[in-house]
Amino acid sequence: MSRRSADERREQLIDAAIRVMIRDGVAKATTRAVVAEAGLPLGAFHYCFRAKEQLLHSVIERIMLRALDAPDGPDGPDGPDGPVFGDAPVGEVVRGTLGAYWERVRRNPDEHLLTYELTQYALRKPGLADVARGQYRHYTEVSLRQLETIARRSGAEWTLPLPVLARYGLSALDGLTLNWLIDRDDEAASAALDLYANHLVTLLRPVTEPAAVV
Amino acid sequence: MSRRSADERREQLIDAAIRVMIRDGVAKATTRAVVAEAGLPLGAFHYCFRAKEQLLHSVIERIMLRALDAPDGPDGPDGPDGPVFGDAPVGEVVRGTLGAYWERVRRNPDEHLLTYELTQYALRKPGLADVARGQYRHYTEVSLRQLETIARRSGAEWTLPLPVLARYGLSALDGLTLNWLIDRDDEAASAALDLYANHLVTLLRPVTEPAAVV
DNA sequence: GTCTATACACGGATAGAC
DNA sequence: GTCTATCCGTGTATAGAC
Repeated sequence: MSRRSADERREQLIDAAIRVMIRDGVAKATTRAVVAEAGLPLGAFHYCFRAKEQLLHSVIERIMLRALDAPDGPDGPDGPDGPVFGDAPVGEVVRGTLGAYWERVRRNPDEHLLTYELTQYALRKPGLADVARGQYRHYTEVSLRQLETIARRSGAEWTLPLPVLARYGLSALDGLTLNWLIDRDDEAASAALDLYANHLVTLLRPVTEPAAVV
Repeated sequence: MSRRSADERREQLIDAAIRVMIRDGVAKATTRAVVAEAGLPLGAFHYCFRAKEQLLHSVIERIMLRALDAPDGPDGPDGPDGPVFGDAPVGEVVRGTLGAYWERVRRNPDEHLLTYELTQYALRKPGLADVARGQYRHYTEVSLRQLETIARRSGAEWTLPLPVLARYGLSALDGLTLNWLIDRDDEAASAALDLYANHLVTLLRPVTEPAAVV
């Protein structure tokens, strides 16, 4: 337990920090609490990270990557043939995508709550404010890709500029998520999510192929 | 500066706490920082509040009342005659209402940021979690009243159950606000807000009066 | 009733022992 | 290189002086 250390330890501490933060909140994630969770001595902290702020930076990056790992399709991979173009019902595709997101939220509420906490923590620390901005730029990007995928799978196209739709969609889901994290009202959340899904369907137009291969 | 005290001091401390929180964030609003801001001795704190948690409780209540004070109409009162029924253009009414909200956000970004911070702070403290829930129940209520007002002023009615629309609307604005607070991108926010406004217009149907008074 | 002085616990960071 | 012991600052709460 001696040689294999420098970067290994860092990972260990980041994971421990995330566990503590999910369990007790960002405020409770002190250096002492983190090293205790990792089963390391307090001293280990300061030759892995210059300061606590650096740990937070790493934690935020890690959380962002996790969001990326998440399946970006409706119900997982759709087979070796890839997505079916054209004849998947539009409503199904939209609802499937949103449903998959929502399922992740419902299964890991604390992790999502942590995301919001981290964003605000970052906004308050001058050195980390840019990280928060980068976080949301990234999420907007992911949102945009999701919308592209929806269009592709349903054989349709968006009738609005994608960047606008991506920001709106991110915000809508963000708001719905936050609201649910607070009151945990499944029915209300579900109804509101459906409302959003129906709105999205409204904004899709079947792609008019000049001529089918007849 | 001696006699007039008990409740008076409390108000003084709550105001000071809010100022500190807006300026430096909730985490920096320590008992010492708050009494310093209020120009009071440290001892003053603990015979006004049993503990810091009580102060936070009061602060949250105060902030909620402020939100209530805000004008709930598009451009202030619309005269002694009250709202005009029927012939106000629907799009105008919707955009006016949303625009008024957005103007408040743009003018007091820090105050709105504080709202989110307080919610999360409350969610983490067992004794305050219910307060956070009450906060959102209240905001949902306000959202619902706004929607009613929009319908009334534009002489139309909503084609969806109001509670669902109220939750969705609250979440959408919440998300858009949070996103803007992070990146301060006015153009992107404005475009996304318009998207939401157009969606709302879609959900309004002119009220079919059996017969006009001809 | 109002405020001062202080006790106590905790968090971040470092100097130096092994 | 790894960890222990400790310093200093800060936050909460209280005992008791005015």
